Amino acid sequence: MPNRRYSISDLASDFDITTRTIRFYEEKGLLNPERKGQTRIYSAADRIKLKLILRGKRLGLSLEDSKDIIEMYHPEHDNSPQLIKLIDKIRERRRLIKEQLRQQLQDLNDMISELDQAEERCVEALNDMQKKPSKTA
Amino acid sequence: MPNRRYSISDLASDFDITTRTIRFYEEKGLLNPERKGQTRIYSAADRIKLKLILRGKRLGLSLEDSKDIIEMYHPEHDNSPQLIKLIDKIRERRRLIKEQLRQQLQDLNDMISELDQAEERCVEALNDMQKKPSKTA
DNA sequence: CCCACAGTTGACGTTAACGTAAACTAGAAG
DNA sequence: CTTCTAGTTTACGTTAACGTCAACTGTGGG
Repeated sequence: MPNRRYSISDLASDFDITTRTIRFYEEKGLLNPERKGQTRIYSAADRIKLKLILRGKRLGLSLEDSKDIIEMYHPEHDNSPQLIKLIDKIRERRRLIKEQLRQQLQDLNDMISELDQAEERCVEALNDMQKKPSKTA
Repeated sequence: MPNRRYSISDLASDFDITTRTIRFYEEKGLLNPERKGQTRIYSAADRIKLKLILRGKRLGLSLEDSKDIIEMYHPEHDNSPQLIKLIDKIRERRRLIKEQLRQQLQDLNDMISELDQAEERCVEALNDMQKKPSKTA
């Protein structure tokens, strides 16, 4: 059932963040939960938005970026010029993400292979020390 | 020739950062260039360290993390307990990086496929509008 | 000598993304 | 009723990673 409701602390514990963080995202315009009185009530859609935000964070996106992306998922623009602009934004965003992916993949592989080499040097140094006893021996 | 020397502005322009940034890294203990008088002189090794720092940044590492990693590349520890600890640190770091790689790959692929879907929805909406003329027409 | 230019230190400013604390309210439990 | 538990708003604090600015030094050119 996709019409489930969540309290703020439900979401907080689900995603292992604090309620302060969730309110902060709202303050920045990334979330707009319903209110029952003054208490926030979150929908399944809100939950997904939060997921998008956190994923964006892992990828190094700013909250502004995530806000942009979230807005791409529910086009309230029912006229074609807006839609065309949105499509362009989506394509541009995808381009950025792909480029970032390429760069990060290379960086990560480089770093791993350099760590491999560093380890190897250490192991060799260790072997050398065991053959030739140290001067303190 | 690996014994080239660089001025601070050489490196700054090479890596497209400011001299302030380079001095800041030194302040944080990530770099220790020679001095001629009070002027900083950078070696090829310093250049590589800087490269490591900037790559770390792209991967979302903190300067502290990068400092750690840099220290893995020149073990001044010539006794085996230190070396063994260092090897452990290297392996742990590699584990972290690999996990990060896995997560980022998944995040990026998810995000790209969702952007694809969002684009598709937009295009469909656009087509619908062209078939049925809008109410303002 | 004067100037421009590259370099230096030191101090304060800035931004993002929250943390922390205070002071309050509303509802359930004993 | 009191107490506890979530929730709320408002406001100030914090950290990382630099930016900006001021005041100074050293060096080569004309």
